[in-house]
Amino acid sequence: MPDDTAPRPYHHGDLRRVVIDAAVAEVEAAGASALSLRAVARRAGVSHAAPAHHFGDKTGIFTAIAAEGFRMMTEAIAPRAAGEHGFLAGGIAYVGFALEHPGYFEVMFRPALHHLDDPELVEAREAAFDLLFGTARQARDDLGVDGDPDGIAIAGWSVTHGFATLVLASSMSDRLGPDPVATVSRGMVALGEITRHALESGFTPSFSPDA
Amino acid sequence: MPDDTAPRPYHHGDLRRVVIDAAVAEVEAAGASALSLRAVARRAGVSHAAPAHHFGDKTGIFTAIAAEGFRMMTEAIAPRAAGEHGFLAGGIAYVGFALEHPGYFEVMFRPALHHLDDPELVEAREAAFDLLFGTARQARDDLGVDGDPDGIAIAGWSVTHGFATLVLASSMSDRLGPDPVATVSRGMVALGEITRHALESGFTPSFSPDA
DNA sequence: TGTACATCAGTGAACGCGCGTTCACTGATGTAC
DNA sequence: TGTACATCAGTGAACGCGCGTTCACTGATGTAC
Repeated sequence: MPDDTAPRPYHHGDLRRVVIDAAVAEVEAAGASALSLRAVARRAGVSHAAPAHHFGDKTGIFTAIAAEGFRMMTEAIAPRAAGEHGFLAGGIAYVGFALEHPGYFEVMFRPALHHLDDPELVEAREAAFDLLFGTARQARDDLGVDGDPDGIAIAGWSVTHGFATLVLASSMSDRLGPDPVATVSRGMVALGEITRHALESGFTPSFSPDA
Repeated sequence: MPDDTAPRPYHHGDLRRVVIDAAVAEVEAAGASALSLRAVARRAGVSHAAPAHHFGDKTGIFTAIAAEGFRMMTEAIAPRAAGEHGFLAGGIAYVGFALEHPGYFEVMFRPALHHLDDPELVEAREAAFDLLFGTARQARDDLGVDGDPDGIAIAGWSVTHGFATLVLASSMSDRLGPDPVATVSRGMVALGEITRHALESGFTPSFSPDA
């Protein structure tokens, strides 16, 4: 047990950490848009003005969470993306991160909440994106598969992001079998064949039906 | 021009329609969680108590929006999903609907905002899901492709939902080429091959690295 | 080692604001006769 | 067709509440000498 009996010092010493943790917990409990600085302060056990004092404003807290989230995600994915079937393994790790850290995940992908020019956030985001696009290129080169590597990256990102988002929104909870990751992986193979067949038959993918 | 000069009747006559439209516009402007009944009333040009009077509470409005959204989406997708390459065409129509109606789309996939047992919503949701899973089964049968049709449906749903979500969050705006739908479609083919190769090499898709 | 002082992280009382909800009301509509 | 009345959709004033922000403050820390 930590030293609860020690008198709390006037200077917190770790306010930043405690506020971020409390904010992430609040986001997981009530969603990012419902976050109030006072609720964060209450959960963190500090005065209601402390979070804004330290981070400037709510956007500052979200920006710090997003930057930390992108760093955490890159760290979680990188070792698995380096292995033999790195693109697939990395994609699964992406879903795993999202399900383990839904609060970070939600904040990371709502840029309306961020200071977009924050250098820490920009750097963390770009490192994550470089990992994604680099791994896609690697996978394409390893297999000698045809196609724009960015298209592969975006398709892979879309499927993992969509799956994680839908699971977190419990939108597909009653349709998931006992081993969803394996089921979706096999579904991806079939989906690739269905798409290939359509493209080879002359189907033109487009939003307007007549194109 | 509509008859702005006509005296507004005490009984609105179309309050439901006007409140839903205003609420969707508010969601598109500020996000679902930031929605206030007073802002909706202001935009709709009715008294601030009218929305709650008609719909019971905020959840009632979101539930009505979600039900209407699922009906609209099914109507938009069904005719295109019935054609020859229906699963792919339906997926593209799904993305098109999301980008055209971001307010409906956001509300539809946040079940925390809904009255989950609302019969209209349940029916509209299930009709949309039946269309998705039915079209996936059809595509599999047409092509004689292997695999659990539900896995194909979930993979297809994930990729379209993820793509739409990421585009709406402008997370991939600087990575999209001139024809993103075609690029992603070709990426899907390559992604299927990459996944097939991994599975055939004995790679086991799983969250835990050692499994 | 000891004293004085500047700095600044964090506090807490006070503020004005927009919110959801309540409730007595208004007045249009529809039905009974 | 005309009158009386019940219904109920929508109004608007009033309420209490939690919010973000401000601001004078407290007191721990670090540096100068």
